[in-house]
Amino acid sequence: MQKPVPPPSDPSNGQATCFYRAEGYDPEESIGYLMRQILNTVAQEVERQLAHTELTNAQWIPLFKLSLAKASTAAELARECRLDAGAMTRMLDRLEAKGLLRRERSATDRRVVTISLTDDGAAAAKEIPEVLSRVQNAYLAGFSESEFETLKIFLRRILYNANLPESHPFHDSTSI
Amino acid sequence: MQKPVPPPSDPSNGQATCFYRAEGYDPEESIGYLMRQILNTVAQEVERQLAHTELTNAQWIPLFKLSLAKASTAAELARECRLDAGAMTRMLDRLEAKGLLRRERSATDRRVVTISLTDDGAAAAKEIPEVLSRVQNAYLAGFSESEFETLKIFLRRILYNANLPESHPFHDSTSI
DNA sequence: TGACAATGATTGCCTAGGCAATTATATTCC
DNA sequence: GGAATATAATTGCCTAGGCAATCATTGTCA
Repeated sequence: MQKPVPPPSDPSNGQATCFYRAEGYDPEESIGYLMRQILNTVAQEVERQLAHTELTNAQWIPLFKLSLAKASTAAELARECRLDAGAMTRMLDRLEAKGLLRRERSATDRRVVTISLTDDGAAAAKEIPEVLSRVQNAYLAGFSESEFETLKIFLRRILYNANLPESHPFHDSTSI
Repeated sequence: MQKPVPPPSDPSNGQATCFYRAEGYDPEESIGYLMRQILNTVAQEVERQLAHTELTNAQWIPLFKLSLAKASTAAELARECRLDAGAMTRMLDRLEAKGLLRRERSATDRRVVTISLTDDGAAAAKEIPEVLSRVQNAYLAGFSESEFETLKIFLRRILYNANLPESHPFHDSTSI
C-alpha cells in the first residue's frame, strides 16, 4: 500500500538535529506552521473551484477515493480516508442524501455495506483531479522540475521519520 | 506582520508549470497529500506529548498565542489563529472552564473582552514550545542545515504563490 | 456444535469550525 | 448632536471528526 521508503540521507552525522529550541521558539519559522498555512489556502481554493458541485472540502475526499476504486465499502473508505468509522457513516448519509452515491447491503457478507457512485457522483468526481492538478500546479509556479522532486523527497523523508516507531515511545511515568 | 516575501526563483521559464495532470492523477504523488499526512502525524504526536496538560490540539494554539503576547482580546486572538470569531468565543468558554484563562470586559472599550492567562494557563503554555521543538526536530532527523533552509524556502515560495491575488480570480460565469 | 473473538456499521455524546443574525458599543460624518 | 457605519462578542444552526457503546454477522477454535 505504501510507497518505497526513502532512506535518510545523512546518517553519518551522529549529532541530534536541533533546528528548533523552546526558548525563543518562533511559529513563523516552523515548517509545521508553514505547511498548515499552505494547506489551509489550498483547501480554500480547491473548495472554491469545486463550489458548483456542492462538494465541501471534506466531501470530495471519499468521493474521489470511490472514483479511483480505492475502496468499495464503508470500512475500507474510512481506512483509506484515515477517518473514524462513525464519521464515515454520517458522511455517507450526507453524500447519499445529495444523490451522489448508493449504499447496498452486501449479500455475501451481511455486515458489509457496499458503496457505489451514482451518475451524478461520478460526474462530480471527474472534476476533482482537474481541480487538484490546477491548484497545485498554480502554487508550484516558478519551481523547476528538480526543485519539485527535491521537495517531494524532503516531504517523504519527514513522513518516514514521522512513522518511525521510535517517534511514539511509551513514556513510562513510573520511571523518572 | 508578514515575513519579507521570497522571490520566485525562475521567472525566466515562461512555460506554465505542469507537474500534475487530471488524467492519471495520483494522490500519493501530490505534495498536498504528503503535507496532509505529515501534519496529521505531527498533530497526533504533539497532542500525545501534551496529553498531561489536558490541552487538545485545537486548544494549545490560542493558549500559545496568548503566552507569546500576540493577542490580548478575543477578536485579535481569532484573527491570529485564523479562526472564526464565533468558534473563538466557544473555545474561550472551554479554556476558561478549565481555569486556563480569564475574561475581563475592557473599561476603555466596553465592546472588547480582554483575555489573560491564569497561572495554570501560563504553566501549560510553557510546555508548548518545548513539545513543538522536540517533535519537529525529531521529524527533521537526517536533514542537514542547508536542506532545512531549502525546505523552508520552498514552503515560503508556495505560500507566496498561494497568496497571489491571481490565484483567486473571480470566475465570471457570464463569460464563456 | 457452541462459546468466543473479530469485524462492519451505526448511534450518542463530545469537541470543533464556518456562516449568519443579533446586540452592545464605538467611530465617523453630516 | 444624531444618523449611519464599523467593530466586538455572542448565539443558533449547520457540517465535521474522535471515542465509546451497541448490534448483527462472520470467523475461529476447542
